[in-house]
Amino acid sequence: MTEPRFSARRRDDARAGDKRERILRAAVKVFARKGFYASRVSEIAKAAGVADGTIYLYFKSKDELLTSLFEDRITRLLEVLHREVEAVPSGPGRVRRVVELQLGLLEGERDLAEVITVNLRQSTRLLKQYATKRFTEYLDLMASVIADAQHAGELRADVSPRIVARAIFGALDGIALTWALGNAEPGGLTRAGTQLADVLLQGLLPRPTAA
Amino acid sequence: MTEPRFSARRRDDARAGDKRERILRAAVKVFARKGFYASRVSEIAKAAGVADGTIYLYFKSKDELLTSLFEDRITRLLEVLHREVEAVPSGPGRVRRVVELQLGLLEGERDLAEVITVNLRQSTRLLKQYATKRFTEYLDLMASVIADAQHAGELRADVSPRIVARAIFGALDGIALTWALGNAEPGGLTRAGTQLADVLLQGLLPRPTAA
DNA sequence: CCGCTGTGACTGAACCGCGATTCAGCGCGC
DNA sequence: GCGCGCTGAATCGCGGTTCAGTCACAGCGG
Repeated sequence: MTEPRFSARRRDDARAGDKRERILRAAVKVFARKGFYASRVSEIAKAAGVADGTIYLYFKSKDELLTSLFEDRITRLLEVLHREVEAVPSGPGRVRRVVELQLGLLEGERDLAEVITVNLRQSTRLLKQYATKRFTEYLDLMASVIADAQHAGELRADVSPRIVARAIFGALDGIALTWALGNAEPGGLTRAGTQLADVLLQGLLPRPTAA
Repeated sequence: MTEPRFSARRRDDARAGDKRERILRAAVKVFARKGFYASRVSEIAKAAGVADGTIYLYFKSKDELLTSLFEDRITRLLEVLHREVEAVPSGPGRVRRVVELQLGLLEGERDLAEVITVNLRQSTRLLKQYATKRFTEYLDLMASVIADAQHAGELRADVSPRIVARAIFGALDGIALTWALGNAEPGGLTRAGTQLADVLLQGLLPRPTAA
């Protein structure tokens, strides 16, 4: 951990946002390793290079630290997804794009992948109250991509977009989970994403005659 | 162990196995509602109709209670899956069977569905140490079903059985999760299972010419 | 220039509530 | 009367949270 502890400038460098971000980064790392409940605030503080008390200058509680973490990171993910989806013309290509993009992003941030796939479910409260909003937003995005393509006759229309969206979310989550918990071999996620997209797209093709 | 379930199981009649099972059932219910960490041992005791201390006569700790719960229930699930899979001739039908069976079983036990999908990830320790074994067993089953069918030329062979197995596990998990957290409409899981199987099987068909 | 002081970010050891676990009994069946 | 299964209030350690200080610096007056 780069610790610019030396000499002056310290005060200027360590802007509020900087320290907040440092705490968030440390939290991702620690939560990923031990899970939310098994993580001690003092460990996060140590990992961030701040005192225990400092965390409470930026977050109201340990709970709120986790909440903020999700808010921050998932919002970021959703922004990217929205933007990228719109850059691809409507159709099956969008499904592929979402699948590959999402796994590609997580591939670069193993810890985050683990926090999202594992810790998102740590607190039932979090999952039921907070996450629902973001989660729904995510499913809506996915479902509308599918519904659009169905409308255009590019994907089979005899399956519920919402069910497919859930399945895709789950499949991505499951793949990310096993990857993060396993040896996390480089390129593994990307490769898996391509294969998953292959299967899904073939599976979603319009059927010649839907008997 | 399966013991006399009927008869007037009053306090006097409460055999050891019975009480253990009662505690497990209560634990499923409470864990499902509040999550492992937010659940108090005293709540489980109350729900089971026993004293707090009694739980420690059957389980070494709260942790071990959760572990035993998984051991017990997932072993049961795996047994059913193994048996059922063998009852279906090798091929795509097996994949459908596993998918539909699994969701069908969870449909009847919403609480258990929630515990498995959510609480399985509560404790990173549990997930990393204990679950790995059962989880691998599960993935192996699924992967071998797929690999067999690929061998027989009944499913496309250009995708990794293991990746597909993970994706299927994830898809099932995601569907069960959203179902359990949502309104859990009756028949919803079964319907979702059928559709998922449809898409998967079409997606896994051998491709005319794997260019 | 230099020292003095006010300011506020940061520190970290102590506090305190909580809840898993324990264990000294209790009572029922034999 | 004895023992076994059970009870549930008391214990005790843990760890999130607090808050009395510390420290670096800026501004200011001399």
